[in-house]
Amino acid sequence: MPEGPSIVIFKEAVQQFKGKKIKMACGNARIDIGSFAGQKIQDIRSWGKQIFICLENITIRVHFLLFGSYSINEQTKPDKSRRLGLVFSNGSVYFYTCSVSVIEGDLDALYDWEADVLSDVWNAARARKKLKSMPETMVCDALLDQQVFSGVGNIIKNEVLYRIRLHPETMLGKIPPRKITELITEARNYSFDFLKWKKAFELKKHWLAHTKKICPRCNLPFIKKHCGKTHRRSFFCENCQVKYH
DNA sequence: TGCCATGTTAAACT
DNA sequence: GAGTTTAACATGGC
Repeated sequence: MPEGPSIVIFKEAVQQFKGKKIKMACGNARIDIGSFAGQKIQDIRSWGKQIFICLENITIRVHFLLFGSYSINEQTKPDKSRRLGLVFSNGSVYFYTCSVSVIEGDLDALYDWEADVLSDVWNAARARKKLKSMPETMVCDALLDQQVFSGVGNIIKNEVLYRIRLHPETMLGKIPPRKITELITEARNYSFDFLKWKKAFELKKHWLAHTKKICPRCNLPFIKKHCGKTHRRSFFCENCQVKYH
């Protein structure tokens, strides 16, 4: 569940608790859960792949990593993987196998909200500037850079590169400006498509490259390779996806 | 059964 | 110290 759009779906699902008081808090996350009960939820926000539950004085940050999951308004069994549970008068939310931490201070000062590809304040020009400053970075690594494209994960990476016909191992500095524009545009566009399809439970159906063996455009086999410094799986077509030199 | 993955951090290296 | 590699975390699908 961990890419940005999945977090947006979660955020929307828990807005019902905004303004509500925490009746009971539990879990085995190594934070001071004891102080949560009685506090009112000020806001619930997301930035990329993480969710923020803003209390009166501190903010709880949850990152689902690779295996995290949650349940909303469901009975849950006692569970070693239960990191945090918050119970309200109108329901509950439980977080499993995820990273939970407490943040003090102003969230706006800590994160570049304009870097979130799914945010209303997404700033394409700013992303372009960041990309320009890292010409020696492969585009497959750049897409996964949360400081540039917060919320983009490996699926979105592969699908965006396939859509714009760009080879994952292309160095940013070698990519023509128009192609950079496409890259930035599609990183956001595909994220919204991902969101739409995920909500309809039909995300996988729309994958053109990720985990695929044959290129739907030319029917040649995809290359599967762990690319770049991030060593994440890339699925690409050497025939259709250009590597600029 | 064993391997692998929509992710990140920190320790251990060179 | 910088940059890179490896380990750790821990669940579920194939």
